Amino acid sequence: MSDEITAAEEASASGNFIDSFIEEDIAPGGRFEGEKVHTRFPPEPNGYLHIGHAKAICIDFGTAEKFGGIANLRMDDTNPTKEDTEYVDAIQEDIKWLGFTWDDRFYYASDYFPKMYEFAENLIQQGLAYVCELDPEQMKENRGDLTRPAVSPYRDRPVEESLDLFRRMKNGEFEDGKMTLRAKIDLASGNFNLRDPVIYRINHMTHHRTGETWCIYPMYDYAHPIEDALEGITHSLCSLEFEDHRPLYDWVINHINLPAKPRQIEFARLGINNTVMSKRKLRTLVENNYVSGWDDPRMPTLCGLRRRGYTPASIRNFCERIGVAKVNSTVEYSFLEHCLREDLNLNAERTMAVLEPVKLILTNYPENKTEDFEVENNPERPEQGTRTVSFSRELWIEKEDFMEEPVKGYFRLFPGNEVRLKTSYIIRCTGCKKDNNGNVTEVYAEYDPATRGGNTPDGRKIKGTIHWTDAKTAADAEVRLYDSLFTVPDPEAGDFLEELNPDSLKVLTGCKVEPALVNADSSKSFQFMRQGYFCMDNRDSTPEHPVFNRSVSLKDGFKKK
RNA sequence: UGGGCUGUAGCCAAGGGGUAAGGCAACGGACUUUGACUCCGUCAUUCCGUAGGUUCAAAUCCUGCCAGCCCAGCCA
Repeated sequence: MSDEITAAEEASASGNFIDSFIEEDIAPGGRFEGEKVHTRFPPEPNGYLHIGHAKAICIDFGTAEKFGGIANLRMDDTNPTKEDTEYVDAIQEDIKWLGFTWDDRFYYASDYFPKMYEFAENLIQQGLAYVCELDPEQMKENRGDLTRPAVSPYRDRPVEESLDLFRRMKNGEFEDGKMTLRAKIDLASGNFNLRDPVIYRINHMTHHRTGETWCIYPMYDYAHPIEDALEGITHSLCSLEFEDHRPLYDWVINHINLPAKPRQIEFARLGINNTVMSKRKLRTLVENNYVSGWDDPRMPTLCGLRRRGYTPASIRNFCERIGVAKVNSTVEYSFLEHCLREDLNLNAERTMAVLEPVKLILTNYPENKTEDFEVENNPERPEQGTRTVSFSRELWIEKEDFMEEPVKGYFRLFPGNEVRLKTSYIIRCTGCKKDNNGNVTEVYAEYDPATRGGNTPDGRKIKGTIHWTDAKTAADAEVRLYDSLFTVPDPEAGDFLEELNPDSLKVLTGCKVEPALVNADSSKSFQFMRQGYFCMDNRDSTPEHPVFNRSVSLKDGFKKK
């Protein structure tokens, strides 16, 4: 009892409108007084889940959790023309990855086909549905318009005739498109969804689960409320474009004898700037090989983000913090990145790494000497332990950590300047060597033996600390870099297909991917972080062939004063 | 032109009659063995889409207007 009060209080504290509705519903005198909150996430298995779905998942599962209720996972597979088991598996994997569980409450809309059929016959018998013989073109012509009502010459067909026709539809006596079952509601409604909507269509096709058993399939508007009700859903949360469908949802609930009367509540779907979120467009990218697959790191799919280095926690936190409302909103991509950084900063193991190497030679360090240093894996979390890195006369450092002629405000390596090699020594730059083209090939410096461990016993201040790897022991690894590009035009603008070319791909997905070579101080860790870079775990990684991603979301370089 | 929904800062977003939370971004500064992180400060001097009205008092209530989004699939 006290738990329920706490749940309600928490909900009200977090304060989104869905929570408020549910609170009213479960409160004394409410529509679902005393009932356990029960939600569902009902994807159609026709594509991979993307960050937009993550919002819905967090709302569906999160809301149930908040109220001490439960959530189902249901494949909304009522249209065999687009669906495939590949997606069924991927969807489950991605939701699990996000950290949500549905226990044994995993369902398919197709499991309810027999019941839906019975209910449909019942509707016909009640005089609430009829078989219509308008073909798609005629149906369109007879749809009416904003001010004119729709018409159907078959509307007043006798019940027995509709029943007979409907049964023959089911038995496969008619071709696709020949006839439909329509709900008899209101041909003059200002809401087109109520103009005698089609609730069953003929489709001679192999369904990924029911095979050839059916050749008629229920439409979403008819099927969804039934699915929800049969599962005992209390709150059917969906996106804003279904607001117009709610009257139909309620119509179905009210005219069929169902075990529950779920309430549909709509919320705004997620938009992120410079990010393609349309399933259709993402599919186009995949099918035409513009990307390597649904899990290409440039894709905003959950599996793509996973390869880009996003953590489940960061995505869940993002969804939590963007809030839930009914305004169409476009969240800035930088906010997603912020949520990632926050998580990574706290939890990621660091590894020093050099992406674009230049050799550093410590001219006063013995030729054959090698020292070991213990480095913390995560300064924020000492309990994550340390690793050993070797150090010797020749090291790799980042090209951009040296400037022969420093610009104003630069405080890393330049002739005469002191810099700390993280955890090892303070060094002073003495010069460099260049090739015929003027490119720096070697940087020279002298180390200060008194500063072992990077300490400054004399208390002198060292402004710059740079990463390095031992040239003798550093492990090479292939890296994929991705850069977020925000100076690009709106990817949604213009003709999508026309704009599609390899060069514009970065525009479409907000980032580009480039291969690069990295040498890191540790081959066991696939996560490292340094100034300006986030390099993270990647599914493609193997100990022999690690792959990192770099995010440029941190402030790169330095600020000029 | 019919129906549905929405307008609070550059971007999200609380607040539902009593004098505009928070986060992101941005900009200052401190600190720092990652130019990161962290910390401090500045960011709607009652233009909360707009015009009126009610009220001692309105972002909150009322009316009109304006703007944006969704709907005429046998998609979901």
